[in-house]
Amino acid sequence: MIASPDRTPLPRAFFDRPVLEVARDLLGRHLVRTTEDGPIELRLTEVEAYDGPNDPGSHAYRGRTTRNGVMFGPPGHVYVYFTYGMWHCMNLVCGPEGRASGVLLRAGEVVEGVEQARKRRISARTDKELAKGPARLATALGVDRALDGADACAGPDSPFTVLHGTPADPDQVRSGPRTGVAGEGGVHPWRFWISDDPTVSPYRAHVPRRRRA
DNA sequence: CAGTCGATTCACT
DNA sequence: GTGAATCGACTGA
Repeated sequence: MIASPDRTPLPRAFFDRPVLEVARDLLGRHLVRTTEDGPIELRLTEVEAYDGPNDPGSHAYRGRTTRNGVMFGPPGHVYVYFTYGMWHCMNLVCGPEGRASGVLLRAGEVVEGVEQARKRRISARTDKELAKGPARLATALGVDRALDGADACAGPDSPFTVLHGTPADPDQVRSGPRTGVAGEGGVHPWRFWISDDPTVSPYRAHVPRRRRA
């Protein structure tokens, strides 16, 4: 018998811990995206940790910029970036404040609001693909730069809330190199996922792009 | 101020 | 498996 997920919101203290600890702990939690058309809820199945200025793979590696400013702020807020000219991805900022660490949300299972997610993810063949990959996840949730800095620990008025959910069994948590991260930053096994979960995205090594004519 | 490239996805072969 | 799409941020001059 499977216990139903705990719908208690996670407090800011949850995020005010070292990023590797938070990343593992986020697996199996539920992210709720509240919109005017109703909520979309995701069970998180895959994440990656980025450890601020000490981490060559992190956007914060070279210090604070206009894009990554939110990462340097308090934990529990959402950092959204735009990439490849067409996609958005989202992170949850971790502690301690000022360290600029964060967890990239890479994949999840849509457990509520499938209809709404489908409208934004036309190309998804199955429901498992709705949030299978970081840009797909953000698209399914209707996330863009307008939501950069949103507080995920601000109560029901916030566009985001993270619920206690059903934390993944530690024996089922796997780790490996981060997807698509170039150079030295790629070596850390800071990608975490739930073993055998069908919503986890495939691993791809970083591929430098060839020059255009 | 021009050049380079990305924490990716999709269509096609 | 390969290549195109597409643009803002960052880099270095």
